[in-house]
Amino acid sequence: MSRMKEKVFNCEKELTLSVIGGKWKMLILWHLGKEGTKRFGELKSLMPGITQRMLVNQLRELEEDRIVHREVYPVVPPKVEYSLTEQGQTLMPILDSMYEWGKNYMTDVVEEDLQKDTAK
Amino acid sequence: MSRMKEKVFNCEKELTLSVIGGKWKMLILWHLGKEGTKRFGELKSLMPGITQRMLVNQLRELEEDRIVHREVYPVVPPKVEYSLTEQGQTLMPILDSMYEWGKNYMTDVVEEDLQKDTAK
DNA sequence: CTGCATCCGCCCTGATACTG
DNA sequence: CAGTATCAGGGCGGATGCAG
Repeated sequence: MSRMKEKVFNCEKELTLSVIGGKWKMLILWHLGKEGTKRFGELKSLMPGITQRMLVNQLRELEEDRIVHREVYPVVPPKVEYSLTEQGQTLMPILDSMYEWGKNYMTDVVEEDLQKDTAK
Repeated sequence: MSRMKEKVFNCEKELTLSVIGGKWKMLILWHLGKEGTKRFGELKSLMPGITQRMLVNQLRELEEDRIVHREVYPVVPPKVEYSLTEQGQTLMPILDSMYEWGKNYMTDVVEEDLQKDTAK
């Protein structure tokens, strides 16, 4: 929680946002929530465009916030698996809502833009 | 939508996040959604700590995203009222969920921290 | 395979002053 | 009252190289 300590929240919603608001966090949570436990490399290949640095970084913060569990297998080569904690599971309904809202919003916006184009 | 145009979204959830993710946007939407139409000055006094620059900025983006409606009354002194659009109304359930989650998360975290303290 | 360290650029945000 | 203009700072995120 250390990174939370310095922050000032005007509302509990902002706490929620600070947990899921990282650039790649929702995508990570989505994969772990919908498809279950994943290895580091799997997550990386599931998210084209993310750098190793960011993947590690986002996972560490989610772990620190007790949203994601990190299981290290002491083998060679290294094997690390990530999964949602119970806390993390409770976020899924919110992500679902955001997914649905975004989908509807996109179609609505597209429709309005089309109307503007045909009006020309 | 112009500020959206350049962005790349891996998922519709990220579109949703880009709409509500501004530093003060959730708080603005909360006030407008729960308490109805507000004047610029009212919003400002409801959010101690926000600067005029940021309030204007966040409201403009919400307006551009068709989440907030801006009504200007041509009087002296100026009077401008802000309210949620229908699109904006549909965000409220999500904000409610985030509020509830954040509240529960906070108490859970506090409990765990207390356990750690008593364990010392 | 999984991760850390370093450097760096850019955008978001804050502070302040000014205006119709 | 409700903005706009300008300048400056900080932190997030990207690229790269190294390590266990």
